[in-house]
Amino acid sequence: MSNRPKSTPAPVEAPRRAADRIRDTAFDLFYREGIRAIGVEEIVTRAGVTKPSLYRAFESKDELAAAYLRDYDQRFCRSFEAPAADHPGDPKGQLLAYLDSLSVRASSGDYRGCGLTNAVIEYPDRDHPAHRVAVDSKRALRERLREMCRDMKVRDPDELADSLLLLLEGSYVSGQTFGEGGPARVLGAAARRLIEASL
Amino acid sequence: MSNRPKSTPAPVEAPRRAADRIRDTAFDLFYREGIRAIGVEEIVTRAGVTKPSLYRAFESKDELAAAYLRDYDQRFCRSFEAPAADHPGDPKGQLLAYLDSLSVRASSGDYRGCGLTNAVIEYPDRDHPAHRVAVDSKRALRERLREMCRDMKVRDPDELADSLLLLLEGSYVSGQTFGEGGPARVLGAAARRLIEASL
DNA sequence: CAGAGTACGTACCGATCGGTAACATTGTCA
DNA sequence: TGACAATGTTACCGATCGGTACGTACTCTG
Repeated sequence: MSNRPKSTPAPVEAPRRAADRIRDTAFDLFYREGIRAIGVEEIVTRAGVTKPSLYRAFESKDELAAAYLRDYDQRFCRSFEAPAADHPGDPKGQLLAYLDSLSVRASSGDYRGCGLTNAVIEYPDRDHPAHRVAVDSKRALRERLREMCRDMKVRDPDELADSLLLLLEGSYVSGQTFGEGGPARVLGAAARRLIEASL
Repeated sequence: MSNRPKSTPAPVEAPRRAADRIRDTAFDLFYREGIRAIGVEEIVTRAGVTKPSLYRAFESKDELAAAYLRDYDQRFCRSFEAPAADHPGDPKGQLLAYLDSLSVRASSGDYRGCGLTNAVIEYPDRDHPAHRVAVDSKRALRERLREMCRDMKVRDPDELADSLLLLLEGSYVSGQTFGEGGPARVLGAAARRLIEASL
C-alpha cells in the first residue's frame, strides 16, 4: 500500500496529470449535459485544475470536444466488439448480443444515447471538428455492420446493415425521449425479425 | 395594389407583425442551426426587428424555443396525416406513404432531421420547456402509431408501432450523419418487412 | 384634432463565453 | 544543487450571451 516499487510511476488513485483529469471530466460533462451546454470554466473547476492547463493540452474547446468524441468512439468500439468473445465466428450472435444489451440500457431511465450521434446534432456544420470525428465513427460503424451482415450470408447484406443501423440509431435517440419503457425495448425482437426476413 | 379596401387589414406581402416575423425566422434558424447555436440577437436581426419586440411576444428565449417546437409539431402532424387523403381507411398505406417520402428526404443532402428529436438532444433536462414540448409530441406520435398498427390487425400492434418508431427516429438522425445515400434509403423496405412479419 | 393605446426602436445592463499573458510553485532527475 | 518540465495563480481580454428601462412613432377613436 504505502511502499510501492519505484517502477510503478503512479498509484491508480493518485491525482493523475491535469490533461487526463480534464479529459475524463470533459467526457462525463459533455456526454451527460451536451457539449454546447458546458463551458470550459465548469470543466476545469470540476476537474480541479485551471484554464491554462486546459489550453496547454488542447488547442481549443472544439478540439477538446473532438478529443472527447475520439475517446467515446474508442469505448464504443470496445463495447460493440466485446460480445465477440462469447460468439466466436458467429456475427449474428455477436450483433444480437450487443443489441440486446443496448435494448436494456436504452429503455431504462436516465439514458443519454450515443455521444457521437448527439454531437452530430449539436454541430450540424460539416466542417466542425466534433462533427467530423462523429461522422467518421458512424461511417466506420456502417461499414462494420455491412461486413457482419455479409458474413451472415443474407440476401442483401447492405440493406440489412442499413436497416439495423436505423434501429440502432433509433434506439439511441428514443432512449432519451421516452426513458423507462421506451420503444427501444423491442430492439432485439425487431432486429431478429429483419434478419429472419433476409435469410 | 395601392388603394386596398379598409376591410383588408394587411396585404399578404406587407411586413407582418414583429411577433410573426420573429416566429418564422426563429423557426428557420433554430431548425437549421440548432437552438443553442442561435442567439436572440441573430434572430431579431434576420427578422428585421429588435430585441424588445422579441421579449414583448415571448417570455424568454426558452419560451421562444418552446413556441418553435409547437409550430414544428403542428407542421409535422400535417405532413404525417397528409397521405390519409390518398389512403382512406388504409392505415398501412398511409403510414408507408409517409415513410416513403421521409426515406427520400432523409437520404438526400442537407437534411436536418426532426426538430423535435434534435431539441430533446440539445436540452436533456426534462424540466426545460423545449424538452417538454418535444417529448409530449413524441409521446403523441407513439400513441398514433399504436392506433394505426391496431387498425392494421397485426399480431402485436404495440411492438410493431415501437419498431417502426425506431426506424423513423433512426432515419431522422442518420439522415444528418450520412447525408446523400444514407441508411434511410432502406426505410420503406425495412418497414414493409416488419409489417409483413407481424401479420 | 386631442388623446389613448399599441407597436416598435435606441441604448444599455450584468454575466458569461472562449481564450491568454505573466509569473510563481512544485516535483523529478541528473 | 541545479536545470527542466509540468502545473497552479492571478488577472485580464474582447465578444457575445440573454434580458430590460425608456423614449418615440403610428393609428384608431371620440
